[in-house]
Amino acid sequence: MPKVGMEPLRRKALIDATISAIGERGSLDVTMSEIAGRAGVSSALAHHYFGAKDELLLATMRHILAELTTDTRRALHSASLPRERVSAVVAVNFSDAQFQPEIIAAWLAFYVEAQKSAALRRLLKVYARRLHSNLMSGLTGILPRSEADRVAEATAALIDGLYIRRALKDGVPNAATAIALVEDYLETKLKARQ
Amino acid sequence: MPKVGMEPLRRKALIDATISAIGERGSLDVTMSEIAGRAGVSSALAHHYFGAKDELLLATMRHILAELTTDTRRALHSASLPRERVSAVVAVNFSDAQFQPEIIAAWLAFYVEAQKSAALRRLLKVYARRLHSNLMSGLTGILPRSEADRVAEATAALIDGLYIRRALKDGVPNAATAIALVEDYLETKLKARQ
DNA sequence: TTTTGTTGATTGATCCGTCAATAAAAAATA
DNA sequence: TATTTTTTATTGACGGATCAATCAACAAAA
Repeated sequence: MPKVGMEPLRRKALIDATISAIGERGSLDVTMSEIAGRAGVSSALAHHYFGAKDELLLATMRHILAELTTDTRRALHSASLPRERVSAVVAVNFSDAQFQPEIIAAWLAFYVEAQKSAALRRLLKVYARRLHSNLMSGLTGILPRSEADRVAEATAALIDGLYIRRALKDGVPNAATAIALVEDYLETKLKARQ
Repeated sequence: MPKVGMEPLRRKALIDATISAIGERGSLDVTMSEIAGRAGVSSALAHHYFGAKDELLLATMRHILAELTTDTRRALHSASLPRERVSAVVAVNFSDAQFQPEIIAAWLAFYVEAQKSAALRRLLKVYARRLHSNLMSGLTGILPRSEADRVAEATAALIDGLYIRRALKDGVPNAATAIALVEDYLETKLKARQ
């Protein structure tokens, strides 16, 4: 069976399996065997390609972050007006690709794990900073810097909060409602300004 | 050594030890031995009083929720005006007793665990509903019901989001800043109304 | 023959939950 | 009051299960 050039395929399969396993369990408490099984390989192979379990989890988080980054970049690319840029950033976070039960569960679980893992913590800080600066890229065209800063902070917190409440299957029932809540906040905040 | 009437003391000590252990580890991945050790007893005794680990964790969450409930009740008691009631509810969530690293870490960890445990999920839904209705107890005196509903939803999400960002030690540096953000949202939202 | 892919079996560690044993206090009995 | 018995408090030791990580071995491609 061994065909050459399997490595990238296996890595991808294992990362996808990790996401779906985390999504189903709702936490990082998934075994290497469980993940490997979902990917259709033995647990020994998972270790072969990723070393320790930590590194597979880290690679998985990196993958999720990378997807979010490319999606955001694309969305910002086709938004020129400041106000549009803010909405674009918000929309990406609640897009079909991001606002999925699996991905939401993974985010939440990784937030907790970040308490233990310095590497994961660093990764999540990068995300937080990037989200902030993406929001600012629009907001600074509308508000004075200090106020834009606070609105960006609140918007980011709002997005995180909506993710949590979605994970609990309480509160916001769908993406559209979540977006409406954030947009409503932004709208009142910007109108009050002028 | 055995003195009679130890049960309530041991229960309390074990729950406190659980909170501090979770706070330090940053997750529910704490062993019964670790918890028992912190409480100054053997792990066998922890099992004696609480049965399985799940039940100790559940009792701990119940304890945290109960504290929040009494604090909120007290705060609402001395607030008569609708607007004051809203602020009182917000303030409690960021009070010294609640907005502590240990408690915040516990909340976050329990949110994740709720994905697995139906009992925990039920408990957190009770909290979510209660927070919503407490906010509504003030908001309905200011806004029409449907709009009050949405503001309450957004406020709750904002609070949760600020908790997360605090757990990551990123974003909001302290309680005062967090309160200011929420109050700013409420203020603009209520001013826009009129 | 070297590299790449793959796994079954195993090891070692961790940890939950149980149980028998011990000891002191309280209650019951003589 | 003196004793036995029961209840409450407590632990060390252990069984059993789970799992991460390793390794030797095998197979196919280069």
